[in-house]
Amino acid sequence: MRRKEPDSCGFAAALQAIGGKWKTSLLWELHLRPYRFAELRRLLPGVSEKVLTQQLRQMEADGLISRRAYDEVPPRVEYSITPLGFSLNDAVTVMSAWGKHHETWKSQRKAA
Amino acid sequence: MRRKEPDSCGFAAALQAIGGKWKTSLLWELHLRPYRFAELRRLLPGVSEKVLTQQLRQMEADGLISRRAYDEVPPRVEYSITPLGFSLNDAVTVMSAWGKHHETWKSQRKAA
DNA sequence: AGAAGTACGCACCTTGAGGTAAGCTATCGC
DNA sequence: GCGATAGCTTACCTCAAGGTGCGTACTTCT
Repeated sequence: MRRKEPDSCGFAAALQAIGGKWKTSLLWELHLRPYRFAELRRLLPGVSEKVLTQQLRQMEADGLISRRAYDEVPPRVEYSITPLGFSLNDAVTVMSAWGKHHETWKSQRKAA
Repeated sequence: MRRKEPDSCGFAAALQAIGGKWKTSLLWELHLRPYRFAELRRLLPGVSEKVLTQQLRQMEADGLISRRAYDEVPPRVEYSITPLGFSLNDAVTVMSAWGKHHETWKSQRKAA
């Protein structure tokens, strides 16, 4: 989606934070427990390393998740959810419920 | 956003329905009262006629709004919200509230 | 006669998110 | 020495959403 103008409405801001292709999945996984970079990569089959880094960085900038790098060799990085991320997850859940509702509605219409 | 895979989660389905650039605004306006095509065009400065038609059609196909064409000259078409569209508007409002919350959070962080 | 309004359809172009492939630093196993 | 692993970065390419502009059938206003 392409939203630059603040759009008066806060929905645009929310989409800005969650609008990436993998962000909802990341939020969901991290809401269960912290994960390392390579673990997340394995959890989301099909994501490229570039985009994964990108979206994790954006979510960190938005305060949804936090990143801890351990100065070791080989490198180790852990991502975990923040309280703000947790609250977004709740909002997403509401939308998700509507999505399910909508899907059943669609299949019912199809049957008719 | 580009989501083709159903993604197991219903959030993708919801985004599919509301993901267009103008759909949230359309939903909001139509939740107040029905409008004609040209009225909507005036309400959303910057939207092109092509895209407006496109998004209205998609929302109609998703059952969010209904279209009534009067066989008059000059042509007259009225768009109004459906109960399903109304329920989506509620879900959007939740996300929107989070968006506002997030914006205040961001400005607070900036101040620090 | 000419302009403007109504509700579109069609052809073309731009733009940015996401995908692909390679490289990089350093260590461990064979 | 060769490859694998970890967590990235960089350069390039693709593709669909959205924007631009024109055409249309008919009428009413000036």
